[in-house]
Amino acid sequence: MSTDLLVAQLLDAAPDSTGAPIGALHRLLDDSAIDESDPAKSIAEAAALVGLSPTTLRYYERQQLVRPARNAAGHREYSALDLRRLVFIARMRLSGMSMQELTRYIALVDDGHTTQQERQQIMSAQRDRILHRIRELTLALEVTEYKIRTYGAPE
Amino acid sequence: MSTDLLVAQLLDAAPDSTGAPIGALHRLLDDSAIDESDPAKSIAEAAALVGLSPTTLRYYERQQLVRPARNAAGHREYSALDLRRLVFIARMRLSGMSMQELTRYIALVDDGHTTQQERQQIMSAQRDRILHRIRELTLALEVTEYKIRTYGAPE
DNA sequence: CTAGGGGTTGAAGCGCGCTCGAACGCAAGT
DNA sequence: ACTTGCGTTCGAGCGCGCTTCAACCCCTAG
Repeated sequence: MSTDLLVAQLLDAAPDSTGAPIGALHRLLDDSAIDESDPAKSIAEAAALVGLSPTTLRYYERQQLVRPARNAAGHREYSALDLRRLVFIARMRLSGMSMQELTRYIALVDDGHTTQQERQQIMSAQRDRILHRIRELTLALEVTEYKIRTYGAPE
Repeated sequence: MSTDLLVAQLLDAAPDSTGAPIGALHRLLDDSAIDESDPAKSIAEAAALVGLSPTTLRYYERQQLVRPARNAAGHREYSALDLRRLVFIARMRLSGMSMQELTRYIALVDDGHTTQQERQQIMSAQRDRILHRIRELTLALEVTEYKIRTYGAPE
């Protein structure tokens, strides 16, 4: 599996400083890499773009996360909108949001205007989880670097 | 599951600034919470101390991560050394190290002195993974906060 | 006309990291 | 004597997030 691709793209583009302006990041994938006027993409193309496998994209569709149109042959056609959503999904998965919560969120989005409050709650909870996770990792990082420094120390 | 306990302890004790001196942290769990002269702990006590379930501790033993002694009744007795190792294991798991890699590492530790080089490599790889993961999360955090800010925006 | 390379489906399988269930042992309290 | 509570073992089961399989379809190029 490699959601790695997507992140690689993002990380490469990011000016690497932690508190960098983020507007550019949004442009990067939401607006520039995905051109609204592009013809719809095949599942293989879409998968490559977001760094997932075609199989995973089909799986996400079964889970109701995306609903690409079909062409005459019954093949999926991912519109710019679909792709945008896929990018979002990939990011959220990557940040540790569960499929369950993500499907809930997407269902709310599809449900429309009256659901903003719950959506915002979901995202706030997600932000808190990310922050918590970052703190965990920062701590673990220190332990790991300590081990590296003390090299042959027991344990 | 709650490895949470352990981390909660650590996070509570940490002066919360990201680049804080870490020596204190080591003291906290490696030296103060685990007193060398304490009598050995039961599995329930040990589990509570590191924030894992007794079941998980048995599982870790099956995986050769720890080998507590047994008392006359065949019950496990976790020594200060065992507990120290459990704390380390919990931290490494929490930081995303796989069981496979962790068992490998522990096997090397148990093997002794001639394995320092590989151990150090494992830890370096782990450090890199943590750094990568933190960058991923930082990015996802920005996206999430963007969503929260723009609130009712689609997707 | 046929071979190849894309696509489709539904159902089953998998790897990870636990977690649970069943059957049992031991020691203390009432 | 017996219940309670903590421990033991082995093996099976589970939830998550994909991934694989088998059978089939469609289009194009040679």
